[in-house]
Order: sequence, then structure tokens, then C-alpha cells
Amino acid sequence: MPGSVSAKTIGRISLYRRLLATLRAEGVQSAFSHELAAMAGATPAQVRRDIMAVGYSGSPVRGYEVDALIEAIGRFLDAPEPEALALVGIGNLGRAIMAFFEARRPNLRIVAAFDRDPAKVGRVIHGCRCYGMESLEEVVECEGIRSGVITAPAEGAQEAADKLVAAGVTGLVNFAPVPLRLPESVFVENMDLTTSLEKAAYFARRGEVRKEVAR
Amino acid sequence: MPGSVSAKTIGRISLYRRLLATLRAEGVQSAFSHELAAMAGATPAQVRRDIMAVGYSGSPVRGYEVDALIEAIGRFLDAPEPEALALVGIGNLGRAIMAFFEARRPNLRIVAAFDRDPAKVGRVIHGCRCYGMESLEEVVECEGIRSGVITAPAEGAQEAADKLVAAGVTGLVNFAPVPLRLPESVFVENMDLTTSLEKAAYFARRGEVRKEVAR
DNA sequence: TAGATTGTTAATCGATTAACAATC
DNA sequence: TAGATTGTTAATCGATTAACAATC
Repeated sequence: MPGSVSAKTIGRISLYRRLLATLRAEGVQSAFSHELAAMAGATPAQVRRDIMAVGYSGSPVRGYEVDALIEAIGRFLDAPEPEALALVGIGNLGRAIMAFFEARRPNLRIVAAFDRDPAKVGRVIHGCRCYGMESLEEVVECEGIRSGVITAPAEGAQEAADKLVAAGVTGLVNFAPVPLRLPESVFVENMDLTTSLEKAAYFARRGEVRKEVAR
Repeated sequence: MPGSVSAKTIGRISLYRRLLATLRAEGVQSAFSHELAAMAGATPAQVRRDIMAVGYSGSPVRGYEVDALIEAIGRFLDAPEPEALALVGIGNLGRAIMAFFEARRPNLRIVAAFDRDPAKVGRVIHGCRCYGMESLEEVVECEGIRSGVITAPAEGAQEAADKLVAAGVTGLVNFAPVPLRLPESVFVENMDLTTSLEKAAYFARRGEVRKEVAR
């Protein structure tokens, strides 16, 4: 909302960067909007508009230079220095997410995990140190953490979010199956497993209904 | 697209049902649109429209009857009989999702998991039987599976999706960090961890910028 | 009845799509 | 130049919001 770029746009830009990285790995030096669009499941005009938003210009003949565009997206999307993230709720899902990010993005690292269970405190899981909830504010401030991931169960999610926000976090990814009530200045991306599966099942069923009707 | 109800609407309806279930557990018998709206992070008008979509009518005095609305949502959202789902990619994330759904929705069950690794075949993880990829088509058809979850790594995701679709699956939840190329008749819900964290980090950073500017 | 909420229509908003001159 | 793609503006589309008569 502040700088006029929507969350959807940011999502697509994040995707373009990864697609461009695979192109670069294949030795491709330039790409056209329709090529990126086909890979990203977007339209060429959308790609052009998104790339304009990151402040990069392509050429009518060569299209977009892969190397330079990746760099431009980095300048647009990344913080100047590597960014530290927190995770709250060291269950199965929390551990899976820590593992997923362990060796992935060098400029986006989950550095601290928190849990109510004292048995988990003090361990290092997937390169990430585990703390009790009472240390949250101190660790978040000390590490300069501004974003967090909530993998706590439904009952603990609101409390986890409140503590993170109180400590200064302004961006959250919420995997708990409950919506969070937070100030509008805090960005929340909801990743609701139950909803996503119910959606898929609903539309899968309708797909079949459609076929039957079409007969 | 077919029956005019958007995926967003389905997502909200799925959420209302869970909120209503907690209300029922607390002994609440009726709810107004503004109450549901406050809980779901939606507007009252949105709630009214969504509930109309499920074919239920409230009363101007009592609002919506919790029990009856839950039932109406079930008729709208659920298949007539319990629905079987498949999961492809038995890694950390796949196991976490199987655990999450093990005892949750009785009418939405992950009944079969698939993996390329022969070491995983034949086991039962979180109540879910594991098969090799070569058995996918047979098991999906035999179990009447119409929806699937992809937790395979990026390299294997497209192949997993293709095999599921070839076997008759028409609804997917994709956790792999690549977009899938599939026929338009197949519904895909993308749950991209990397994108979601990059979004949160981006807007968290912008939030701080805003504060600094406001000073 | 009076009052609050409902279903439903009209106005608004934002994003996507289509179109086109400018560019190499 | 001719041709394809770019940046950018206008038209379209869909969803959200506002408004309001109907209802209990």
C-alpha cells in the first residue's frame, strides 16, 4: 500500500527472479516478456508492467538482459544487508520450513526459532537456534529481526503474533489455521493448509460435475 | 469459474466454517454478519454475500443460526462422501502436512503418499500408505482420488503434477517452488514458501521505511 | 412499533487486458 | 528499412464497498 506495489506484484517478481536464475544457469543471456510470461503463468503485459515496477528497462530488440534484471530485482526486493527472520512454533511444520530455508536464500535466513516447550530450548535445528517464548523480545531486537513465520498451533498463534509485533516485527507469514488480528501496519501472508486443500477438493469436484453436465 | 464462485470466496467460506465450529463449541447459537466479519478479517457485506452463495438465509433479528449454517456450508463445500487425497513427495514438508491432516477433517483425508525413493515405499506414515511413483495411476484410480498435494522438490514437481492429472486428478495444491503447466481445467493452488517469505520481508522493510519517513 | 440486520442493487475501486506509438 | 518488442495509455473486467428497501 505505501509505495503502490501490490502484494501480488511482489509475489510475481519474486517468482521471475527464480525463473531468471534457472535461465542463467542454462546460459541464456536475454529473455522476452512472453518467454517469462509462459514460464510464470502470467501475461506478457503483466511481466512488462512488473519489470517496469522494479525500475529496469528492456530493449525492443534484445528483450531483458537476464543478469542485469536479476540484479535489478535484487535491488528492488532485497534489503541492503542479509535479512534475519524468526519462526514461532517448532513442530513438524516449523522444522520442515527451517529445513527448506536452511541452504536456500543467502539474503533471507531464519536465525531464531521459538517454542513454549522447554525441552526444545537451547537446541540448534537446521542451523537455527531455539529459544523459549520469554526470550522472544530480546532475541528479535538483538538480531534486528523484522519478519516472522508462525507455525504455532491455532491456540498459540495470536499470542505468538502479538509478541512478535510487540518486539518490532512488521511482516508475518501465518501457517496457523486461524486469522490473526493485528494492526494494519503489519503485513500478513496467510498460508492456510486446511483452506487450500478444501479449495482444491471443491474445484476438483466441480471439474467432474462440469464434465458430467457437458455430456 | 464454472459455477461463478471464485476461489477467494471458497477460501473465506472454508474459514467461516471453522470459526463457526469454535462458536458452537462455546455454546453460541447464532451469529451476525459483523461478528463473523470481525473474526474472519472480512467485511459484513462480504460475509452476507458469501453466505448467500452457500444457499443459506439468515434472519434480520437472529442473524445466522450457527448449527444450520455449518450444515449448509458442509452441503456446499464437501463432497457427498468423505474425500480421498494424494500427496506426492515424502520429504520433511510432506510428512508435516500428513501429520497436520492425520486427525483433522474427517471428510478430507490424505490416503496415499508417493515418492521416487524406494526406501519409503511400503511404509505407513501418519496413517497414510506410501507407494512408488509407478503405482500412482493405479492407486489414484482405485481410491477414487480427485485432489492432490505436491510436496516434491522443484525438479520433480511437474512430473508429479502430470502423473496426477493423467490419473484423473483435477485439483492440486502445489508447494514446490515452481509454477506448474497444466490444462486450464485443473485447479491449482500455489503455496510458495519462498515467495511468501520474500513478500513478508519486503513489506516488513517498507513498513520501517514508512515509519522513518513519517518522523 | 422501533431498531437492527437481512438480501440485493448501484457505485466504486483496482487490477488485468487490449491497443498503439516509440524504439532498436 | 522491416519486424518484433518495448513502455505506456485507454478500455474492460471483476470484486469490493456503499446504500437501501424488505424483514422479523
